[in-house]
Amino acid sequence: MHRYRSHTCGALREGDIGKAVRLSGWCHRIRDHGGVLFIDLRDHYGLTQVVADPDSKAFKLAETLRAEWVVRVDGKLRKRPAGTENPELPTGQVEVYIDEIEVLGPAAELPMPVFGEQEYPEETRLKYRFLDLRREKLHANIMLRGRVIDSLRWRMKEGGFFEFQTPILTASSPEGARDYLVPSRIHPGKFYALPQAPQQFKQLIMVAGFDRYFQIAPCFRDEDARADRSPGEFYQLDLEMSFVTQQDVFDAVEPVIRGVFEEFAEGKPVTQKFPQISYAAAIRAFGTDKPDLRNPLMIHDVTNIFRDSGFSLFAKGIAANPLVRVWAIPAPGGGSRAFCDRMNSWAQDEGQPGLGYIFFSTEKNAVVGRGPIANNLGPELTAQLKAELNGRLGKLVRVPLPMEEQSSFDTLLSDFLPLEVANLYRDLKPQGLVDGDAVFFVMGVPRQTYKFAGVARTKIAEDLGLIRKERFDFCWIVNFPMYEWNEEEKKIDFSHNPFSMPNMPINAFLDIDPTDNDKILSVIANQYDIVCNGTELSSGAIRNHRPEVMKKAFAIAGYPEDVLETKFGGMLHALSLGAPPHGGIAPGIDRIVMLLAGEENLREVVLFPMNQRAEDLMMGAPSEVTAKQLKELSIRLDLPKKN
RNA sequence: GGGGGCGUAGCUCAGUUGGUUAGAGCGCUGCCCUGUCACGGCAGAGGCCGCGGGUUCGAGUCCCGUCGCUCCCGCCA
Repeated sequence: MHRYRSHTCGALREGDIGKAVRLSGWCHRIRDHGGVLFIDLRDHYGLTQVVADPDSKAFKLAETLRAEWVVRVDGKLRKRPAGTENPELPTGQVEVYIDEIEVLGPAAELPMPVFGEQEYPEETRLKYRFLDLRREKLHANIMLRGRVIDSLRWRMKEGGFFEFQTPILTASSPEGARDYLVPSRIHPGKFYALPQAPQQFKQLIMVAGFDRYFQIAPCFRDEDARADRSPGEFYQLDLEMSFVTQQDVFDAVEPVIRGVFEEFAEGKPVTQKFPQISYAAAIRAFGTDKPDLRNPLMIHDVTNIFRDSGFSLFAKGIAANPLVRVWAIPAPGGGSRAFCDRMNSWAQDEGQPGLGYIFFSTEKNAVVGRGPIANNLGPELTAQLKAELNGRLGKLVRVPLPMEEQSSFDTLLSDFLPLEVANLYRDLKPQGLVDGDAVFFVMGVPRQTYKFAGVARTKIAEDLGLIRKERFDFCWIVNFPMYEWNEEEKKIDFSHNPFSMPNMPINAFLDIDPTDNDKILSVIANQYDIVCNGTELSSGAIRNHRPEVMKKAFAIAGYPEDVLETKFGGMLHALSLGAPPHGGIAPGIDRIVMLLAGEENLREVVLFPMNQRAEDLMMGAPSEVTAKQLKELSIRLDLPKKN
């Protein structure tokens, strides 16, 4: 018989009854009845009940076992007595009658028990991560992660992609997040950087003619954490393709993402064809560029109703500034004073002056608006508002003007919300707003107020239970602006990725007057995101593969050519020696697993995560190093003074 | 860098308008218990109430500071 086990703790069934078996595992739960003692023995594969009574020569030793001790148990498998089977365990029909026990690994008192669902402080969980990982949910999450990555790999290979490795020690890049730096011993005073993403490498792989690249790529960024953003390091399904348009990238990636979600979604519906929503339309209809399409509410522009109306707060605001808009968020089922007041005080907690509302009730067989705004607006305009909202439900949402002072944004007016998305609200309220419904208002310059409108849309839908849970709703966000106005520094910045190709003829882009901010801010980039349930899953672009376009793009953002040469010289050189048009995307693996596992926090799907301050409490990283190590690196510390 | 929330037993938490000896459940220790599977019963140990200062006759409770954790903003091409 094997030194440690003949079976795993998840293997034994009724067909094995009568066998002499040997199991090894952790004492998950011990129930000592004095005369009979049960141990749930646990390993990676499952739980098996082992039992001893005073007739067993191992009984005395069994009574001394404690939770999480690792033991080997020999015994005979028998059927449980009638009525004592446990239908919740796959092994619940049988039990091992113990002949012999060997303690393989005793355990001291535990800082946190493995058994049970109780919550523990992050600090304890991270410090004793190996204990936390024994627990069922986290253990399952990590296994899910492995299966998701396997699935992504074979799907990519099926799609003709080949997996490459790129360097971990590379050069610091000037744009983007802060780099993690690694000092060079051989070159005193110089540093490597850990890659924020293998961006340049994957482009160089395309220039090298490999055509289709992918990698489960570690990425390192020295930025502060969020619940959905790991500190320090995270993984992307990084991919790149040559000779492709944006649509080709979509056609390659969408089946992979849809496929992996369908495989692991446990029956929850997954969007079959990801709708493509323009950045501008998303901002206008949802108040965010990562809309949760499970939320059927849409924001409607009702500025015309309030212009010169009796509700002077809005009327004056509109008159004072032509950029001011009134955005309406319908709230089906929110038509009570209690709910409206609660939303209003929520808005004040968010730092807003408040959240105006009208709620509807039936009076003499007619649905009428109530509340201070309705009173000031008067019955006719209130009725018109209601009719417009109802009437619009079936219409396409017309576009937003994300930066309305830029008149050139009129060029975006050709953007509309896809019909299947625009219909979400109509499907929810085919009859429009009725008794018991409400509508909320956000007034202001959209550039400043759209985020709050988006948060309010989410809050209203959540509180009214309108979010359709238990599904994965995807969309593409397309047509991102290439540049944005940096109000603090009064300059033009890249709004996303400096490596994106502007979505216009090359010569037209090269001819742009670098002082023509209107024109510059209207440039659309060949850039796109995948959004699922309100989470940005990935970002990608058709790359800028022409050096002259790259130089122009950086010049517009205020980078002189010599800076470009220093920082991206290798890249520019490569692009000037025969570069194919190419593009790609990089879905975030941690976030994919987080969504599939139904978790709210990335730490629940990462084996050994760092805490929010980018510390590994188990390994003690980061740590001080010896004077000798520093001297070898020609580094002298100049620490900030405390107090 | 900024803001909110939380710091009471190993863990999860309660602790009233400031008022005697700070409680419960889980866990731990001991005893009892022959069919449990969140086993049950009895007993016990375990507290710088995060830390420092202040107000007060009296502070877990109020005030100030500080540290830690957490969530958010900034940041994340």
